[in-house]
Amino acid sequence: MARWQPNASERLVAAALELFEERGYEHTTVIEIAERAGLTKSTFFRHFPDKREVLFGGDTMAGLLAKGIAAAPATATPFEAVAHAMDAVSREAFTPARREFGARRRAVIAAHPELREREALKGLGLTASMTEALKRRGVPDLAACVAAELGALALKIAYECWSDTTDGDDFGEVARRTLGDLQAASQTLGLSGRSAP
Amino acid sequence: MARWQPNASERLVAAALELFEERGYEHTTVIEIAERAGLTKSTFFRHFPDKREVLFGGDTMAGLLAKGIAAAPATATPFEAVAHAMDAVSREAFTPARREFGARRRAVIAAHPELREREALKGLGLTASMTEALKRRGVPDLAACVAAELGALALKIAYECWSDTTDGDDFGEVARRTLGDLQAASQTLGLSGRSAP
DNA sequence: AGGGTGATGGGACCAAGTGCCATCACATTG
DNA sequence: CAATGTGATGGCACTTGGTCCCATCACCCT
Repeated sequence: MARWQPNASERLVAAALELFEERGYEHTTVIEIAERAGLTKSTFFRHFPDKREVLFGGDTMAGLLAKGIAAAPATATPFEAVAHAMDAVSREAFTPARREFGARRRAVIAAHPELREREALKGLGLTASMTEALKRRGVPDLAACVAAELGALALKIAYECWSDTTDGDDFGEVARRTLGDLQAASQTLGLSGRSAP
Repeated sequence: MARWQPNASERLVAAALELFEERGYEHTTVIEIAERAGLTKSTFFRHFPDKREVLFGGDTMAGLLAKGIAAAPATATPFEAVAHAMDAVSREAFTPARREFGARRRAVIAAHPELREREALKGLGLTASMTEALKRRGVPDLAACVAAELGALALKIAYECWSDTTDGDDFGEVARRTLGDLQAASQTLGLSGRSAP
């Protein structure tokens, strides 16, 4: 037994998600979240820097992606390195247990501009992290940018697909497939030529 | 002559930019911004929905991009349509007069997470707007996503290049060139093959 | 001259976020 | 067993962003 009720952070996340679903993000007070978790406002801000962050806690994604890219075989192309990172992230962060939570979280975020704003910032962080990791592999700057951008897009799309069902492929498979589809799509947008003769 | 001092919005923007440069974003109060512009807090929030938005006023970009894409020749590929939108936006929004302002604005935004967050959200808006416009041209969903994403990336990079010098190419040229470079880069990241034999 | 209109000023008010100090539960040490 | 230390929590005061409502002012129109 711990000193107080254990898992304060997780209780706060759960309380916040429930209240956001019930009353909406902007009609929910930090004090209300804390009270539902059996805590106080002070404690809330000791666990999260601000109200939005309660839904963006696990900030390990960027690091996992970077490590995954760094750990890819030296012979891997940029896209293959990104795909390698997807697998890493899938094993550590997108466990099957978080699937339903992901769907609820996503719905709440989509409904509130303030939360979408935070999500956008997190997306930039992921992109930057992947870009740096690719550059460290010797990938030229612009190529690293593009690969990271498409990797982040694949993550986003795959997250939607994955969290929308309770069964089916695990996250890694969905993400790899999505990345492949994006790669294929990017071949069809020719700048100077037409798509068909 | 107007009733009161004219150009209230612009005065607020100028005051805010100056104060953010002098004291930093978080050490500047909305009241201070308003006072420097010869106005009050009430009036500030009548012109801008929140403190961040004072640096993101001209919200015409998304519309201009969408119109530019819609106006591209029917035979244009997705990338060409995006390039067409760059030109439109260049003529209407990125006038030479705003070049120095752009550099100062960019420096302030880069220095403060809260502002970068807002910028990230604006970026999502641009991407979404371009994606929709491309879909309306009949471009398949995924292809539209990728083209819009790379278009937004090109805009971002081009904005940095363009605002970093007081002379040189106008925005449209920089953006088109950047888009071409990204297109070329995207061909070098092969998913299944290697870059060289 | 008198009323309409739109932008502004001012103040009350709520919630987010910060800082400081007291408190409590448990562990450690003598 | 008693004293002390430590880390998580509670509570309170305070600043600031942001909202609301109403009074006021400058100008236009009739």
